[in-house]
Amino acid sequence: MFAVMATAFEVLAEPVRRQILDLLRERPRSVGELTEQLGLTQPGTSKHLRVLRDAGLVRVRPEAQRRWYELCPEPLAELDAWLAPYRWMWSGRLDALERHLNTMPSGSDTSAGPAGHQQIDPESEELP
Amino acid sequence: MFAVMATAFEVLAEPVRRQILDLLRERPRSVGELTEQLGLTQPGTSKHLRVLRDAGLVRVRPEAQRRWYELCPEPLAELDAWLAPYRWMWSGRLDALERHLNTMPSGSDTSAGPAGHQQIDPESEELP
DNA sequence: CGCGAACATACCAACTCAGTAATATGCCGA
DNA sequence: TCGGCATATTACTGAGTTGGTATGTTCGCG
Repeated sequence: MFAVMATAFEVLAEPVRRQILDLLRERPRSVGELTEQLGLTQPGTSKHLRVLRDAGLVRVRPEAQRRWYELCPEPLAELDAWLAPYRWMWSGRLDALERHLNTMPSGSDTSAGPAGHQQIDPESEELP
Repeated sequence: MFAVMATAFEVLAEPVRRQILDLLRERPRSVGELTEQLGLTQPGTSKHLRVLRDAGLVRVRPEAQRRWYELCPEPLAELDAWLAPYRWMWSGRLDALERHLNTMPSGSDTSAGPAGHQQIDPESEELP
């Protein structure tokens, strides 16, 4: 019947839902507003919002027929907590200040977007 | 033919894959070792490792018949970058907010960034 | 009171994905 | 050279998800 409450990881695997959170980070929005921004149908938007609501990532505030959805970022702490033990690994060589800058918008590595392709061994497989 | 490289979000939506990374965080492991730890079949483990490899999250080092998988945490920076603008919201500690404010008052790095401003449409206002 | 706006839900088709079994490949030792 | 070990790949199946259309439901307004 009702799906078990999904983790923030599963919920955020969907790009559209991340986009919704990004939009709500700016300010609360109505369903119609989000629908237009996302380029989906209204029911599609409602369904994504339903998932986000079930995961506790957004909260709804009704006002007449309009529903204002606002961000509820606490479950994101789950993401952050899982990520914490890894964070030193890719920023470990930097001192604290640079490490912090690394987590913020800074133009040092904007070339390929956020974490594109690293120095993965190009041919880690044996060739015939 | 080749699936488009999945984002770290999509790859980590699977609990088993997060577990694999957690195991590899300790030390590199062989497929058989991971299979035993995860309680999966060997092909199942190999398929998850394949996904992780395609996403650049693990690297493989062959040694005879054995393949040693090791962590490759750089793509996790994508997660961290997306998370960054949200982090101050849930951490009730003012510590995070304080550091956040302390690192960007000069506005030197407000121009752009990997995760600073996503595709939020700035002129999204159309409410009559 | 009835109509329309705003939103939710139900239902449906297409797709993706995890798991398993069967099979293929490469490497070592006897 | 042959057999066995470690791993990869493929084919298949069943379950879950996404996005769309159609259909309610609630509320404000003329």
